[in-house]
Amino acid sequence: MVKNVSFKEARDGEADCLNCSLRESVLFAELKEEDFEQLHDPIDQYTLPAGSTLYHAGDKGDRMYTVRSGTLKLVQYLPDGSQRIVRLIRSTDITGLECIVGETYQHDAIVLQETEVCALPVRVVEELSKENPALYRELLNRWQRALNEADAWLTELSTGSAKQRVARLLLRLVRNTQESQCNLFAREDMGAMLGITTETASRTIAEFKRQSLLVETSPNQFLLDIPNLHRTAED
Amino acid sequence: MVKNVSFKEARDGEADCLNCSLRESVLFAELKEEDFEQLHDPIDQYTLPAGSTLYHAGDKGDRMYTVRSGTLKLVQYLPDGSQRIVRLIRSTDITGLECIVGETYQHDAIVLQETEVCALPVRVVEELSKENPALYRELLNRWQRALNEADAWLTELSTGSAKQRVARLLLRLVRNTQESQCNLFAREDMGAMLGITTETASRTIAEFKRQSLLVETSPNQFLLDIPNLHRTAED
DNA sequence: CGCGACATTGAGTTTATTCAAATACGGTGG
DNA sequence: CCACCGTATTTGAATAAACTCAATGTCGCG
Repeated sequence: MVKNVSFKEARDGEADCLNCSLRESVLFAELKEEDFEQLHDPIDQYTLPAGSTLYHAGDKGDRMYTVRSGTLKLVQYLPDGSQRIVRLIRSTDITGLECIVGETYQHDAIVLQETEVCALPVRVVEELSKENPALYRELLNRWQRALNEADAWLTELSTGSAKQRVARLLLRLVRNTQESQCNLFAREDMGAMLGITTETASRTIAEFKRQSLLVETSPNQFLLDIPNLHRTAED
Repeated sequence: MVKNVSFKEARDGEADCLNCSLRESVLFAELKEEDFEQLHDPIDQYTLPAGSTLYHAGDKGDRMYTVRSGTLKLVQYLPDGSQRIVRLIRSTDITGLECIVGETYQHDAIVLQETEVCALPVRVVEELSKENPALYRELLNRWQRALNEADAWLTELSTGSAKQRVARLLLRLVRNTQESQCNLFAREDMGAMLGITTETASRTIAEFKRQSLLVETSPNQFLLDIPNLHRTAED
């Protein structure tokens, strides 16, 4: 377990949304220059180290977050203390949307790989979306995207044998990328994503390596044999 | 397998939204009388028999549905043809929200118990929500509710042993009700909800009956021993 | 009554889990 | 630079759980 770093201390500064390098893929994609002038409250930007927590389940937050780079896991806990990872949040994703409907955060959001986020105060998003049907629309889109993702995790990652689940997870990690390269998560996290034990995750990855479905090109960089992984994912 | 009934033929007539008996729990809860006057397109109402299909995954729909009574399952299929039920839709729930963001339906929506729905054309909802922040807000709420439900299915219903999952499903069926009575689904559907086989679902229910965690008071009416089911759900 | 659909049960097999041990890895301090 | 420590991963062996395939039982309906 890595120590928790308070991310308040990690504030990097104010974001320049108008000239944001991710502008076209971000919540504010459709805003015009004059809209940004309404942004009196500055958008803060943070860099969070692996192992730190962006927010906790149950917290009453007033900010949602756009991820500029890195990876977060959204975790829920069962009464017996076991954890389940319900989603991954990656570059250009938004997390913490729920606070716009007044709910507390529904998960622990924990950094897996060093992550840069922009914090968007609910108040700012609400004001802007009042005037901007496009932003409103984009909010709905984001919600639907999260829902599709949740359904896919259930259908693809929590159904079938351990081998199938691991294969599907790996394939999912390289979708929408040219590279068939990716780095893997700790086996414990894999287990928590797939609803299997750490040992089973480890055994499965080890077997994939032996079958060359997976080749470690450099430390924690894996090249995937996508066609054969597809085969493994289906039967 | 029950034959599919085209629900076009089942149209019961026009709904009277203003005087709807479910008014306070429904998407249109916050609308005022004058808003309803803008409703030039009538809201159609249908009754669907068990086994019929409300919509199919991939269809480009222009209507979402409020469920007045009954139960639907939302089903997704894996490439190998196996099915997974990702959510249940019950009284006062809305399904098919995704068509408001222009997506095709993401699931097959299949009736488990005779169901009454009102069909809300996207165009109507869009127009009303333009003028009504409350309706807009309610839409976001509904989306978030679906997302919470999806996460809960992953955390509660797809994690742990078969016994735990079945127990959690049963408990979920009587939440928000006074009665600790419920009727059960076909074992095959239970399996598809929990990510287990039909036989395992059957064996587990049979065992619960023997342990009196479950008593059949009348055909397919079961009385639950909630405290002991809670115990079973946790260890 | 008999058919068909569904539910239950059984036996054998496979798969995943548990618990324990051994190994690799990264980082720290001597 | 190396020894050492803690942590994560891998592997092993025994056990338990779930799956498969087949048979039997049950219920409702024509």
